[in-house]
Amino acid sequence: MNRQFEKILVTAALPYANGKIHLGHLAGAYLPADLYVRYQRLIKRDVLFICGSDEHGVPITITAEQEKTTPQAVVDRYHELNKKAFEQFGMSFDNYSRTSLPLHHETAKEFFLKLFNAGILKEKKEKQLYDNKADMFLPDRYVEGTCPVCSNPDARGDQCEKCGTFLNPIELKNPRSKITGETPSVKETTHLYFPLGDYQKKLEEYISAADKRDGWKENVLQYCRSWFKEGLQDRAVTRDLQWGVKVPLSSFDRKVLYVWFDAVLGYISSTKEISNLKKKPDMWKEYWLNPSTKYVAFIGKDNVVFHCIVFPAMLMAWNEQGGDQYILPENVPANEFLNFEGQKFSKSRGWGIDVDEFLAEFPADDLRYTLTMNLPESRDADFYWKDFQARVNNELADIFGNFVNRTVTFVHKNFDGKVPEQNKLRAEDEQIIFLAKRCAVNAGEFFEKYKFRDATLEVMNLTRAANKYFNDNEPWKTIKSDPERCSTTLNVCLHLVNWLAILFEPVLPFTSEKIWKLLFHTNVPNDAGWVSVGKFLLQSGNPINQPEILFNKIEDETINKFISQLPNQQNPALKPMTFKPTVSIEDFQKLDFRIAEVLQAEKVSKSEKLLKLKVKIGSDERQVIAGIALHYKPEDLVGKKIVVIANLAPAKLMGQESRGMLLAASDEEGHLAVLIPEKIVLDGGIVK
RNA sequence: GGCGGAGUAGCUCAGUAGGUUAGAGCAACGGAAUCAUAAUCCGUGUGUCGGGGGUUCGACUCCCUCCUCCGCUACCA
Repeated sequence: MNRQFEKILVTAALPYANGKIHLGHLAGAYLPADLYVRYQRLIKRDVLFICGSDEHGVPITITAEQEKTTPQAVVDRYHELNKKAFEQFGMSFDNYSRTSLPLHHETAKEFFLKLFNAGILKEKKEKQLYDNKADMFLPDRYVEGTCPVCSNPDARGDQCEKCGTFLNPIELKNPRSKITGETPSVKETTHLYFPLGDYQKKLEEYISAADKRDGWKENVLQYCRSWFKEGLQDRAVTRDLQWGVKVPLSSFDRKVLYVWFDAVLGYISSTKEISNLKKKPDMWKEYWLNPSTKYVAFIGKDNVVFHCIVFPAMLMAWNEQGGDQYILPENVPANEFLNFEGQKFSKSRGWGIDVDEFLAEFPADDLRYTLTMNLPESRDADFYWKDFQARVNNELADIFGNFVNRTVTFVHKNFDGKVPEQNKLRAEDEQIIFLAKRCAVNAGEFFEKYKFRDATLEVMNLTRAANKYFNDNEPWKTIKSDPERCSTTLNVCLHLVNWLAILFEPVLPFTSEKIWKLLFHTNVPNDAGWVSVGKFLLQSGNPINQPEILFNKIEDETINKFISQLPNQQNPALKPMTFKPTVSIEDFQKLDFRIAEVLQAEKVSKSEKLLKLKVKIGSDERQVIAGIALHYKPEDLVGKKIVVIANLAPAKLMGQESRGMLLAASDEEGHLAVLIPEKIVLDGGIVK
């Protein structure tokens, strides 16, 4: 069933260097990966933990343009910020690389060339519109023009909304770029495609076999099934862009590898980098090319298709050519998403909190524990400030912190700060020792199965049992009545502290170190390892340090401050405003805005958002389709005076003709407010 | 509208080869203790397992249907 692997290779999704990481990222991929790796190190497995920044792709170039800087400057900034945030959070990567390094470019090119030379990649020629001013090929939706079928002047590049015809952007008459407004020219471009469909059967077999061996998560299998059900399609490997890994073919200059292709290879180049840094240039092969290495890829659910389907298919394609044989992920334990106070993290709405901001206020272990106990392992979960406070105060501080504190304080008050003698063990002593050993076994099994919440709960329950042991043995009484017994009790308690430091190390590495220093005057808990749980490592008579408070409680005031800072109507999140390109007054005057009275309104059948309105504009009556059904009931609008664009080209929506468009304001969350004149005006009136 | 996911205790969540009285943590209530960051430990749940129907000796678990929520998508303001 569970093969015995010599080595373990762990990767965590490469964060995109176009923004800061937030708590959702941690809960989705990074924390679980770190927990797994730290546990594996404690049981002395040979494990290598790889990550790095994903630094290519269009969004980064757009950020660079907006900030009037270069893509390199953008990725430099976020690479450093995220690397630092990860360190502060206690991520124990063996290497944190970046895909803009030459080493990565070489690796990606090598991979690409192998597939290309083997004839795996399919070449497809296509004509695309090219924006000379922006110096780029335009994606379908970035083009507008006149529909060749119905002459609608505002047809989109992919489809005319008036007549419903599916279009190729080059068929448009009078096309214009949505980016610069310029008239694009037609250029032929050639792209290479990876034939994912050819690998579908092998991929299904691979996933099914790996699932049988290592037990894949149900949600991950679900995502894969739905992809297989739809059938895998060819996927473009190349792209017309400047920023990225240049395609190493003379006929493909000015093109780069599509970011999905190069990003996953970043794991390999990051491993190569650490090999070079360690002066063991072939070390990476002991992991990637070694069939007795277990490869586990930690990701968030948005990445399932890349790690369960695309990346394995790429590796299969490589392996088919003979030579070096790469291993495939043995498991891809993707988590669902962590929401924040009941809503999705959203940068644009200012909803959520970034890791660096959080850690400026609270210790990393507080956050690690709270997130671990609330990981979205099988479905979306939520981060609540109140829950965070409760977990830190009631569990970390009261149960764990207090146990350490009461034990160490007692030893200092009654045993001169030296490890008390262990005398004859009684049944109750053996019992708690047994519980500790069993806890190590149970928690260990949970770690192996990627069930980190259960593993940590197990350890917290042992901590409860430790408190009970202290209570039941009443050392504050036996110190007078039976000092020998008291000595044994405290000896056991100190060892419990020691074992808890080991058991909690994956979750609370910083605290674990503090405890180790307290007991042994060094700070390397890993040396003892998981097997030391249940063993008596403390020498009687050895001095221990004075206790320090391990977990400070979080006051209501502190938490309320953060809660009140959440964006809302009174407290909107400000983000830099960006506007569309300037237009002339003549352009504006082409638009004919009019006051209209709503005579009738009804829902468009089979549509969620559309309302069919009959409106009166002076002597004119017409039908207008408006996408406001989620926010207005038909009866709310009847009789209201609204603003419409009267000379907009007619369009057909869900089979209904719409002549004109009503004006409504919307906010970031998509709430709509129909514009209504502030004073009574006659319908037909001009709006300017 | 289409596809997918979810709906279990006041809160956050576990719970699939269908099987004994449906679980954990927190909160709440009662009690014990006083070494400790007033911290600890023990005890306490009449939960329509979203509603309804079906299969079965037996359904939280399988099938059908309906309701609600979330995501993607379509329609787009």
